[in-house]
Formats: sequence, structure tokens, C-alpha cells
Amino acid sequence: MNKKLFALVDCNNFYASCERLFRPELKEKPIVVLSNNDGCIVARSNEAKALGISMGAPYFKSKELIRRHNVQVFSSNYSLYGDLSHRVMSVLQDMEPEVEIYSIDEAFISLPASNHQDLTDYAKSLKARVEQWVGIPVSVGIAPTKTLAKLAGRVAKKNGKYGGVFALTDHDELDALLSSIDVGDVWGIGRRSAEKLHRQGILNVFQLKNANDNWLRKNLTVTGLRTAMELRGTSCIPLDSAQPNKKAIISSRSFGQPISSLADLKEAIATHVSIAAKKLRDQRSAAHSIHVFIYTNRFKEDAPQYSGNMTIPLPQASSYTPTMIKHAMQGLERVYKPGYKYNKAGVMLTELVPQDRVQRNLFAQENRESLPLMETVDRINQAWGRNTIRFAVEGLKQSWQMKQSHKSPAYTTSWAEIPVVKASL
DNA sequence: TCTGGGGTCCTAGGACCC
DNA sequence: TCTGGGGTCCTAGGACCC
Repeated sequence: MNKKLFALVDCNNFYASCERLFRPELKEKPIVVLSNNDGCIVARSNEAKALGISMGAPYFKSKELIRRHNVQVFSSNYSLYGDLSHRVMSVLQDMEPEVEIYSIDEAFISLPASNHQDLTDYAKSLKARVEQWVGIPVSVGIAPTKTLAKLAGRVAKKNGKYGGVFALTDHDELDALLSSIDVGDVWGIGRRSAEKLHRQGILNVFQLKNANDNWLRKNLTVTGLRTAMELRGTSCIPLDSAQPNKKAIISSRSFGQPISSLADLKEAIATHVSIAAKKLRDQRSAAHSIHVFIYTNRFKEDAPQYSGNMTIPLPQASSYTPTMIKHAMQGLERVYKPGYKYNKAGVMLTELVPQDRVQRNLFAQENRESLPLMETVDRINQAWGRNTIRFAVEGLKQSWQMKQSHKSPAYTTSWAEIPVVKASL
């Protein structure tokens, strides 16, 4: 039988590893990487984890701990992480025909079934090549289903004795292992489902695997039942190596400081439309509607709260930034209320259709749209930097721009920031 | 003082139709 | 006083992922 297995390749502490790649003196030193706006901690090196710095926690709450242990802090640098991710994935795709890029730091690979030793040896060679060619450490988990491969990857990463590779092929071992892991650590079981399972007395993964199907279906919907099936070794989630077009495109940000004026919000919304429309054109789609939203800071419970949002249908699907900005501005004017301190704004483009199949609307005003113009703008910005040409409504000062106090250089994507190596005689 | 962003899938419930 | 049943479509919101 030519059975297939799944391998999950997962970059270790990805963002922290990226930063360290160009700062080798930080090897074995604690590092954290912050979310946009320097808000939360989104990545930690092992040393930082060992200090008890928690994932996803607000930065300011850990500041004292970070200062005390001299932890290196980085603002997120997505052009660097994106580029290194691409390099890792290229190595995998060179070695394997069927690769699903699951996230910026993870990929599933389809492997033919084989004995434990061969699988482990192969995974180790894969891991070694990524580390040698790109410089990013990875872990590999192998199993008959994606859900089990995720668990195997977790074991590979957590237990040093496996050398970063773990294959779940022995069934006796499997059940003992599953009994030692909390249901909340399973891929697809989030906080809410874990609470439900706990209330039902289903605490560990072995119990989830053997839970009653009807109960699962009723309480955790088909997705919960599917997860249980996968734990039993029945593959329900196939490898999907195609990168389908997105069905929705979002651009949003918290502001570096709260803003109140309609003028500032207009700049921010226009900027988000511009970013989202570029992504839309990149996948050769057009959008039928634009959703605009603005929020006050929900964490400031004593301040007046307001959240305004509106979906604006377009007369005909568009990817032409000026048209989209125009409609978004009208939507913003309708949801804007003065007197609030806004903290976040954004847009979501939905009802996406292929650009070459846009239905022309006889009565639409948008008959002056020029896609060649947008293509030219995109090309210039590609060559000279993202903000070389932009729309006046996006503003010049952009006083609402996010905070990035600890950002590292774009080492690999900007000529101006490329590392300089000096040799001395 | 300071709390991320982008995406998918599923379901319940309302609107509407015959 | 009595007040159907079945179907589709759409949307908002929840839950999950990294």
C-alpha cells in the first residue's frame, strides 16, 4: 500500500531566529519581537521563554522583567521575515513536489509512508539543509494526519532528545503521548472549545480522540468531529498546495496615538484602501464591496466607547484605488462621530471577483477607471519603494502612524540597509 | 502611558418565497 | 379562537488559526 504521511516543518521561534541571523552575537541571548505598534509580544527565543515572558502579553506588562534580564527587544520587521520565509519555503519546494505553505513559518509536506528510521533520517536531512542554506532552525513532525503531525512537531520541538525530528508511527507510544497533552494544545481546539471539553471531563488528547461522535458534532460542530477523526488517524484535512486567491482582503492598524478628527481618519482610511487595493490587484481580483471600520480603545473602559462600521457596495467591482477611496470616504463620513478618541481604523474588501470577469454596470459613474495607470503606479512603487507614489488624501504627515521603536534594518530587501562586512588585514 | 493584524470556516437566525 | 411547512439565501457573529 502506498500510504501517504504528512510532515510539518515549523521554524523555531521564527521572528526571533530571523533577528538573530544578522546579529549572531545574540545567539543564546533572550530576544523578544513585538507586534505592530510595539503592542504585544509575538515571538520569544527559548531563553526569553525560560524567563517566563508570556506569548501575546502586552509589552508594557513585561517591560520590567525584560529590562532586568537585559532581553533584546525588536519591533516587527515583516519585510525581513517575509523574505526569509520565502527562502525557507523555496528549499522545501526544491526537495519535495507537494508542499503546502501553511503560514509564514510553517509548511506541510506529503511524504510516502516508510519505516520509522528512514522517515526520521530524511526529515533530518531536510532540516539540515534549511539550516545550512537559510540559517533558520526548524522542527519536523511526521504522522498520518495533519493534526497528528502538528502534535508530533510539538514533541520534536519540546524534547531536545529527539534532535528536532519526531515521527508518530508507533501506536502504543501514541496513546501514552496523547494522554499527557491537554486538549487545548490540539490544532483546531481553541480556548472556547477547550473549556467545553474540560466541563465535559475531557481533559487530555487521548480522551478527545475517544470522545463520543454525536456529542462532538453537537457541541463542537463538524470541525470538532473532524479533529477527533484526525487524532484517530483518519486523514480529513488534505494537503492543499494550491495558493487560492483570497476571498477577503483586510488592511487595518492601531494608531501610534489616539486621533479624533475626521481629517486624520480620512488619511488613515485612504492609506488602508490603497494598501488593500494593491493586494487586490496583485491577485488580479476586483472587489464588489468595501467595509470601513473605526474603533475607540476598548481597553480604556472609562473612556467613551464607539465602534462605527459600514459596508459600502460598489456599483461595479473595482480595483481602481481612486474609485475605492472615494466610496470609502463617503462611508467614513457616515459612521464618523466627533468627540471620540479613535484607536484603530481599517478596511476590508469583500465579494472579490476575477478582474477579467468584471460585470460592467451600464449606469455606473466609474467609467474612467484606468488599470494601466494603477499598474504603472504599482511598478514604480515596486522599484523605488512602497510610498514613492501615493494619493494626496493619504496625507504626508500621517501623525497616526504606528510606533516602531526597536525596528531592525531590512537587511535582505533594501539596498540602503544591506549589512556591510568589513575585512581587516 | 503602553493591549497586533490578516485570514477562513461554520452556524443561527432573519427575510423571503411558494 | 384558530395562525403551515419547507426551502433558499444572506448576514452577523463566533471560533479558530498563525
